[in-house]
Amino acid sequence: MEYDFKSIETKWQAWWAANKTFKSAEDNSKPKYYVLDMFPYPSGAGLHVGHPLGYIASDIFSRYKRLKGFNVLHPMGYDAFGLPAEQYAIQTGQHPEVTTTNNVNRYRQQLDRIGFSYDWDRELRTCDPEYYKWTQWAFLKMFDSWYCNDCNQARPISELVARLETKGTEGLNAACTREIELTADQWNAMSEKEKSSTLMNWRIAYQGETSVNWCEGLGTVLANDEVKDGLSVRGGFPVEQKKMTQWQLRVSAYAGRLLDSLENLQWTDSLKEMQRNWIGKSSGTEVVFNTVNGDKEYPITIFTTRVDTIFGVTFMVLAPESELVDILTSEDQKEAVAAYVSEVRKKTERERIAETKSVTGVFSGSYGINPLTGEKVPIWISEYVLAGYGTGAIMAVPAHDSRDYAFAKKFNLPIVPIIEGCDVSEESYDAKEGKMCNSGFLNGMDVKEAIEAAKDYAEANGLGRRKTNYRLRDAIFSRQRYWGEPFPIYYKDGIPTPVPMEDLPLVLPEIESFKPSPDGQPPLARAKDWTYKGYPLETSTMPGFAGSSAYYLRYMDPHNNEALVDKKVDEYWKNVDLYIGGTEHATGHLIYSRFWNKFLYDLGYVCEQEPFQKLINQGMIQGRSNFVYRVVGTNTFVSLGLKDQYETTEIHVDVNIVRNDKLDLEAFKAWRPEFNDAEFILENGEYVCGWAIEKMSKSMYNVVNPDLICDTYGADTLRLYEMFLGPVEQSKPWDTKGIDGVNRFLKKFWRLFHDRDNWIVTDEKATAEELKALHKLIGKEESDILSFSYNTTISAFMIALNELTALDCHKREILEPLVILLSPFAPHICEELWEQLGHEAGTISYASFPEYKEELTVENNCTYAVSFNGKTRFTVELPKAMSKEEVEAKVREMDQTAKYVADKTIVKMIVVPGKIVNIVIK
RNA sequence: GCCCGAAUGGCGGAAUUGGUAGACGCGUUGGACUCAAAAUCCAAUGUCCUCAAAGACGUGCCGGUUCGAGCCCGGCUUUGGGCACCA
Repeated sequence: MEYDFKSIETKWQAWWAANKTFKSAEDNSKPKYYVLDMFPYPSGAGLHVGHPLGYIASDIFSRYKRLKGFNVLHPMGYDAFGLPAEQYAIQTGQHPEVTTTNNVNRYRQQLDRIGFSYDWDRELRTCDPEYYKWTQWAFLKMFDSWYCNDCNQARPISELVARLETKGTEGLNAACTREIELTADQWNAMSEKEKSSTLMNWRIAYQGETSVNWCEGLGTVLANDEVKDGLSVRGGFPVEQKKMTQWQLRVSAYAGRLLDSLENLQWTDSLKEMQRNWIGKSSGTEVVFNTVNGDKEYPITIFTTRVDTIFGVTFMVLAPESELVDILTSEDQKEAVAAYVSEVRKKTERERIAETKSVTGVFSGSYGINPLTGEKVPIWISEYVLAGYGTGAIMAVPAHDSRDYAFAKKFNLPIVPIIEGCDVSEESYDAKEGKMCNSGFLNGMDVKEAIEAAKDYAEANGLGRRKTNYRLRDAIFSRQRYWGEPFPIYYKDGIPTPVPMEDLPLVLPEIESFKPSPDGQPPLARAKDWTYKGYPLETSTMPGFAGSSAYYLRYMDPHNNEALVDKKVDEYWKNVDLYIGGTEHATGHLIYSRFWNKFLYDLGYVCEQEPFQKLINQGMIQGRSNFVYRVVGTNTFVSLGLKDQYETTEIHVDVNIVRNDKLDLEAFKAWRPEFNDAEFILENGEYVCGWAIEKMSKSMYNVVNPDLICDTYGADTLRLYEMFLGPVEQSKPWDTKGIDGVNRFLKKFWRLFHDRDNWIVTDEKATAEELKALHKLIGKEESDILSFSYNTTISAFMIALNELTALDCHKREILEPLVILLSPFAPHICEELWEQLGHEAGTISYASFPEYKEELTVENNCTYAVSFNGKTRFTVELPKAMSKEEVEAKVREMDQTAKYVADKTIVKMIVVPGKIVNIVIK
């Protein structure tokens, strides 16, 4: 009987679905394990062979954990809100929901063919009102919370209000947009509207004016992680800075905790490092400089990490967007400053980046007073200082900061070195090394010492205070788009008011066109009757990351109508044990999710501080493109080896009509009409194509569809091959030609059980040799599975198979364990063989393997094997039978003569004292 | 510019973490079976020199530590990724 993967795979996929084999429920008798894939955005192009890489790895792990007796939660769903469906809707008028449903169905079909062990009863889509009800719920919770820096957690806004009513802001230590001082009387005297807008200063989900990334091409604002190099990540449209009032999430309140708790996560160091950089903690000092504009004085605060260089300050700089600009611009500089500020404002983000090297700025006309020296220094305005970081104002020390240096050179400002012996004639000396000079009481100190001393001095003398700043900004949460979650907010007399929880979900309304309205309002402004109780509803929608921030919680309890997740259920599943997905979410989803989870934790809705314990980043599968070479001006194509003899143009050719780099000539002619009459110059009767590793994409004609692989080789082969390509975490090119190897492996595996026509498994007792082959494999799988070295595990299977084939072993005692071991990797064939072995379907488990211990026969024949680190390295003939101690002594003794022994005897006798780990007597 | 990571045959990749480099697979070559092909099986396959045996050289480059380095240290080169005026 031949290995008929088609009928086997169809049979078992149907069986799993019918029997709900992978349905999971809370079960206190078993340990839980939660394996999660980053859910996909269902794009119109469908899956290519690169997408399932991570899914296969996580599926293997899930199935392995099940074998080991864990209660595994392994769900899948779709991140279904998003731009492409909306863009498509704008072009074609087709409702994004229709597009999305079609794409989801296509994805599901493709996924089902690969034999994943998902619990599909838990499937969710972020665009489903039953799902986004809980996204809206979480938003309202954030709206209804503030962040207390003293207790380091989110608290109900009602507490803050009560406090303001009695004490005002006295003693309040809260995360805020700007420091405000209010007495209780002032607060109580405010109108409802004033109170509402004042509270925005503290709410975790708040509305506020801020400089945003505005993308004209998409007609919406974007978060920082959605912009790269001044262009939108989706679509690649230019992005500019614009001041707008937007909903925001006070992620920055959590910066410290997000940074600190990275420590305990089992994530790769590089990913943690990326998050650390994105959070960007820096400890410095805020120093107050008094300023003089004509005869007016105004104290301003600057932030610096190098107070020690304060004696080297020769000027100060304000960000053009800073509020201080208006205050500090002198009469005679007004015009110049206004011109500069408006010029800066006109630039797009991309232009600003492109012009990083050019230095611009304008003098404000006022001066600052150095609080330590009393010296008067000019205050400039320049775009190299950012309004959004620190206080938007800096003290400039050109001698020891390269940016200040460039500025000083350009505008001819003085440069005063304050570290002994440094040369600042060509560039600044930024290193924190050397001895201080020209610096009053700091003179003679080492720089590192001086930093601390200067901080202490500033604090002791009331000139400033220590301050930790983070680069992490609040997340802009509004999008001027249709296909997203509506905000459950209406405007009652202009006051943003939450739609009550019991009226959630607030369902996205139907509209006729998905474009922004003619007056520039978001598409929702077109909706008829987009009101709540007669009041207008918010017209922007939530961003992509809203729906993906807590989906892992919803999977635990996807049909619960009363809560995002039931408390008991949450306590059972806790958090995700293993999360697999791409590294591209490092500074987006993976930050937002951690923030979201911590917020819910603060409010007591979830029991774990962190959402994802262990994280694996699967590498990208690159495409392997093929080329043909057309002789210029003809329709003749020349084979790779001969192309240098002609002038040719390189043309991408569909990899699906190329096998082993040999072109299928007939298929090529049929591929496109213009090649119908193509002629070929062959080498050795074949047309050899060129190749290159490129991104897998339609335009390169190098996309390989997993469906095709499933048709030709089967899902088990696809699964094995994807894993065999290399380590899961590494990027590697897809080349279909290697797939025959693993396909052959499965065929051979089948042949251990089946002859041409017969079932050939016997009940004979296994030999020691056979047991050894099996146990090598068991050991390998055990040690590899946690490190995701599935490629080497599969190699071990191939080795075991070769050994067993050579031994002509068809014994149940060996083969049954083999089926169990292989089942996570190639589940279909294993289920089939398991049933043929006489077991009930769906009962594969890691129960019992025949025992095997390598027997050591201690012989008195004086041959010893010396091993390092547990492995036998060589054998050595010694004069007589010895005790272990005597052998050790002898080996040590030989060590001293090792160099001479090496060449003469049968051993490479190189042993270092202390390096002998153990000696095995054979 | 700054911060991570990588570099091993014709190709994808192994190497017990300092101990026989190139496992396993692909490809290639030769052979068996076949009228033939496919499939399958067997053998060879890092490079050089050789009829062969033997030998020499080999983990991006230069140097170092060590009895011993793909692995550790110093200095480069190339390449992938992240950040980019964050004071």
